[in-house]
Amino acid sequence: MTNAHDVLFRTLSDPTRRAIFERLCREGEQTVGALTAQSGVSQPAVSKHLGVLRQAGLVRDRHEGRQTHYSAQLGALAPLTDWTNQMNAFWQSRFDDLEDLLKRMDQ
Amino acid sequence: MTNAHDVLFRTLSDPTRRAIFERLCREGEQTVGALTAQSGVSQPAVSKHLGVLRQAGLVRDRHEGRQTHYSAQLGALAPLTDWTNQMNAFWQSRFDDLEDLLKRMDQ
DNA sequence: TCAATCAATAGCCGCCGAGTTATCGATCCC
DNA sequence: GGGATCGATAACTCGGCGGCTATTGATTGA
Repeated sequence: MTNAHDVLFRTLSDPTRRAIFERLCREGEQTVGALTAQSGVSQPAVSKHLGVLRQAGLVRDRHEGRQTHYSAQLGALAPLTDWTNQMNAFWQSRFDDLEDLLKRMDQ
Repeated sequence: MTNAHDVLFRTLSDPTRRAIFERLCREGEQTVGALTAQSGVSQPAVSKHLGVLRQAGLVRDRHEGRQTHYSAQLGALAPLTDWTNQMNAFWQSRFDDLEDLLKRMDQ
């Protein structure tokens, strides 16, 4: 049961790959060449990372002649925020419970 | 430059480990034995995962006789929400720029 | 037409991490 | 004290993943 959380966490866990995604968020659409120039790794490595990001739905590609432009798809982060909200909700629900409230007073 | 995001994403990227953390969020404090019973992996594997979670600040341990009780530390998730908020902020900021550009083109 | 550029793919390698079994230290109970 | 239980550690295996170079395919432009 490999859900959306698995894919997102797994995809974003690599620093190089996450840096690429962050850059696309900051600066908008970028070509593979531009991304490679600042990534510190080879062009094939960047292409692989972009493939993983694309399969996770975090980026989309647009072909224009020889170049491929990639851009961030921020909506794909929704499951991530949902997950953290859910964890907080669990926490909150237990916190409302008197027994758990007392149990947590020593923290 | 291994920041808090690296640690969090890396720690939560493993499904087994994330399941342990989720369970601690849902059900509160649990012993290693209880966590092992439902994890599907061996006790040493669970202990290792708990060690990783502890080093990431996501759980704390409390010793009581032979048993060790673990509980979730939800505050440690803050860098994660910060990160997603930041990504959204970048995207929003670029969207505002585009809006300004279009607004100026109208005039 | 042909050289040059861009990005993707193939193929390979090395390492890290998640899993295992075995064991140890500590604690509980009889 | 001695056996049993709990959890951490040791030592090892193995698969996957991130990196590389080399190559291919496609497109550009001289």
